[in-house]
Amino acid sequence: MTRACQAKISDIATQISCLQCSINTICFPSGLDLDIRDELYNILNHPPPLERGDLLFRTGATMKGIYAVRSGAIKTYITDENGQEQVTGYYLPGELLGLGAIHNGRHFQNAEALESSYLCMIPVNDINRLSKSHPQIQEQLIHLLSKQLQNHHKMVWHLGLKNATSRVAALLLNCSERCHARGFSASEIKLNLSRQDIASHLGLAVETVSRIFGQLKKENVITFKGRQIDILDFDTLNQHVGTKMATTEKIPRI
Amino acid sequence: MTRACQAKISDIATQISCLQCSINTICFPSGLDLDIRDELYNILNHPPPLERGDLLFRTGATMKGIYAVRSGAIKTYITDENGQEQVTGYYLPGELLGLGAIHNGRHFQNAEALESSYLCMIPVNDINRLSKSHPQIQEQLIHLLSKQLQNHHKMVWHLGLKNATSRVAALLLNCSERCHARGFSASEIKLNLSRQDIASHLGLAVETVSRIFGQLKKENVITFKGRQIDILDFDTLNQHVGTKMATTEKIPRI
DNA sequence: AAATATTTTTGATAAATATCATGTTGTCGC
DNA sequence: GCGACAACATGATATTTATCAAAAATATTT
Repeated sequence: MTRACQAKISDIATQISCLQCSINTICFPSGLDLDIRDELYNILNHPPPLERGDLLFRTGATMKGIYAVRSGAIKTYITDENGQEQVTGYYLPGELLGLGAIHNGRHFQNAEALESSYLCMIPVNDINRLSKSHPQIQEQLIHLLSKQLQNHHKMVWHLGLKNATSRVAALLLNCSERCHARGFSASEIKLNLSRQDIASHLGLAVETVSRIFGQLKKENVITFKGRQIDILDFDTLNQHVGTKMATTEKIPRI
Repeated sequence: MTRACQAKISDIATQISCLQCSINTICFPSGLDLDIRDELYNILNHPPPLERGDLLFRTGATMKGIYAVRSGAIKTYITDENGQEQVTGYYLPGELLGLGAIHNGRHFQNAEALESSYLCMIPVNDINRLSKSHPQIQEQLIHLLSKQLQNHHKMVWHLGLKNATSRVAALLLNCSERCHARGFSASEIKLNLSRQDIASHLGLAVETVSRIFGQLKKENVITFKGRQIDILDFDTLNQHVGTKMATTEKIPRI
C-alpha cells in the first residue's frame, strides 16, 4: 500500500520532508557551505497552520515571500465582478506558490487552503539580502521559476483540449504525475478540489464533471470514493489527452 | 492613425526598438556600467530571419538561448500523436520566448513564425558566464520569469472561461493589452493567428470561432478584415470575460 | 491577370454540454 | 447517534458547440 497524495496536518507520516520539497534547492542548496545552510534554515518562516477555507493571500495583497506547501493542499482562484470564483491552480506538498508576484510585489490571485495545511515561507527581503552574497540562490530561483513556467505551459495545453473528458483526464494525470514526483503513489491520489472547483478550473458545469467521473468509473478507468481517486487505466486517460504526457521529469524526444 | 501591432520585417517603422523590448532590462540594465552594456550588446545574437512557417525550435530540442521577438509574430504549439497541432501561445514584438526551457535545457513546445519575423537571442552560456560577475543580470531574469508566469496565470484563467464567446473576448483583450504595453494601438490589432490557430488555442472548432467573430462584428463590438482587428467596444468584451481585466501593468487593488 | 490553393464564412444537422429539478450521500456540530 | 447542511449524483430538457457540406473570400502561384 502506497501513501496517499495528501495529508492531514496531524498525519506526520505523509508530511513531505525538506528533502522532497521542491524549494529545498533554495533552502538547502547542495553546493553551499554549512554556515550558509544554517542561515537559510534560520530565515525559513513557518506561518500559522491554515484550516480549510483559510486564505493564505488574496488578489492585490503585498507579497511577503515565497511559499512552499509542506502538507495539505492550496487552491488559487480569481474572483470575477459577480463574486464567482474561478480556480486557476492547486498546489500539493512540496510545491511552490506565489512566484508570479515577484516581479511586481503583488499577488494576482487568491490562495486558499483546501484542507488543514502547513506551509514554509521564505521572506522576499531575506532572499534579496542573501542573494547579494550568494548568487547560487538566484540560480536556483531561476531554475524553479522556469520549471513552474513549463508546468503552466502544460496547463494551457490541457485547458485547450476540446472536450470535457479530455480535460478531466489531463487533470487527473497531471495530479498523478505531480504526486509521483514527490514520492507518493501515482495511482492512488487525493484530489482535494471539490467537483465545483474542478468544474470551475476546467470551464465546465459541476454536473458535467460529476457525470464524467461516473463514466470513467463505469469504464473501469478510475475508481473513487469522494475525493480519493484510484487510477486503474493510465493508457485510456492518456488516449483522452491525445499524447503520452511529456512529464517534466522525463526529457522529451526530438 | 496609430501603428498596427505587427510588422513586416521590411517595415522598419513598426519594428520594436530595444527600448521597448521586454528583454532590454537584460540586454541593457540601466544600472550597469557602460562597458558591461557593451559586452551585453556584443553577446546579443541575431538568428537568420524567419519566414512564415519556419520553426524556431521544436519539442525536445536543446535550448540555445532566450529569444526575444523583434518583429513579426511567433506561435508555440504541441503536436499530439495524430499530428494534430494545439496552439499554446503566441508572442508579439518585445516578448520573450523559451524561458520554460531554462530548467532542463530542452524545449517543451514547437515555436513557429506566423509571418516574416526577426528575433534576438541571448545564448544561455553567455548569460551564465556574465551572471557570475554581474548578479544584476540574474535579478532581471527572475523579474522577467515572474512576469511571464503571471501572464500564464492569466491565460489559465481565460482558458477556463465557460463559453466560447468569453474565451474569444479574453484573447482579443489580452492581445490588445499586450500591444498597448509595447507602445502600439490597443484598439487596432493584428492577430496573425489563423482562425484554426485561435480555435485550437481556445479548444473550439474553427467554425465556432468564425461565427463568434461574425457575431461580435454584427454587434459592433469589433470590426475586422482578415486578421486585422479593430476593437470598438472594450466594455462589452470585458463583460464577456466577467471582470475588468487586471493588467500586468496596473497594480491590482486589494 | 488567371488559375490554384488556402482560409474563412455560412447553413443544416448531430452531438456535447449546460441548466433545472430532485434525490442521495457525506460531513460537521452537538 | 441525530439533525442540519453541504457536496455529489442523476434524470429530463434546453442551449451551445461540433461536425459535415459547400460556398465565398483571400492569398499564392503561374
